[in-house]
Amino acid sequence: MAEQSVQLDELDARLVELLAAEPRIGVLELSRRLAVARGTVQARLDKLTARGAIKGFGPEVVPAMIGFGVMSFVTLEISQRYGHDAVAGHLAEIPEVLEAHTITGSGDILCRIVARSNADLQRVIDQIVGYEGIRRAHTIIALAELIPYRTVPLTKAASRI
Amino acid sequence: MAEQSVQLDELDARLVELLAAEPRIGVLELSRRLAVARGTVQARLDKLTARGAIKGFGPEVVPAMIGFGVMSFVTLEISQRYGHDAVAGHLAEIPEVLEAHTITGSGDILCRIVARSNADLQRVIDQIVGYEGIRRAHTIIALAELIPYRTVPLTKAASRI
DNA sequence: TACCGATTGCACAGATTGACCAGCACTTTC
DNA sequence: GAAAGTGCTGGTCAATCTGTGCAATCGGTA
Repeated sequence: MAEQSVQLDELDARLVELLAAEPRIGVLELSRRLAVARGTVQARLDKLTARGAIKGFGPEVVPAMIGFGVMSFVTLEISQRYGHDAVAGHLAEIPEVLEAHTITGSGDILCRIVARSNADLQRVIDQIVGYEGIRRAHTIIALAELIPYRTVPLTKAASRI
Repeated sequence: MAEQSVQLDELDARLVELLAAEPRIGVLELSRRLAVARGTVQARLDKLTARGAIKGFGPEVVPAMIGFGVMSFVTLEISQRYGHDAVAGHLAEIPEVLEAHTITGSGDILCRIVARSNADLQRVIDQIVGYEGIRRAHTIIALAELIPYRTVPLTKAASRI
């Protein structure tokens, strides 16, 4: 499924956990907290990023806090003769589309979109459906965030083999 | 909707974009690239994080690369007499549940879960459905990632007012 | 005109980084 | 059993960056 998946050990998991909790602490401080040599922390981080287990350390922008308070999941049904890629290209041009996946089941594509308001959501959906290759959209609005996106528990689970 | 949303300007957007592209470059280098004073970059970053527009700079772990190559979206239907919170508590204990939202429409909760394989996905779903408050689960498997999660385009859009 | 927030340019001490190196313990290979 | 390879440790070094404070400047506003 993945190109090459990495087997994490307990130190990797603690490293990621600590880094997730306090991202700006730096390699030296990490080595102190984990009670290992600085070189070890550097080596581990290099390994994790080189193998792709850690994609990056980008700033996590919260859409709700920059004016996009409405989040929704939209299932798209596409015309088969338009490829997924063409539709993906169309979706990629819309900034409110945060991610998109092809899926099993009754739809073809599931995407996450945000908007400034419910009225604004309509505008975005119109923009999405305006493309020929998309036959119809089915919209689900997210009301409350029960569990914010997280990967730390998963990391711990992965390190326990 | 949000507590207080921040109005970004063009400099904020460029800052976030640059930081997303090269997260490890540091404040000084940022100020050089953006052709502004270092203090300005620091002030902007402080403002963005203080107001909550930037949640953090945590390591972005890629589940697929640590052994969880299967991703899916699961819609849950819950028994009304069990509150959402109780169910959320149950879900929170399962590391494979990466996020969860209450939603409009035919389901009550939408969550994103990952697993090591399709067979493993069954195990996770069984674990989810094992809880009394959950009546049934409807699973959609994500096949391909057309657009990976992104916020930079949104940031740019937000800065153009 | 006077005020205010934002930005600039500058300086300082202290801390961190990247790059090394030798030593040690452990595992695999010959 | 010996040799080679790997990963971790603890240390050094110069170069760089950070956090902080300050005075001056700028643009918009009361």
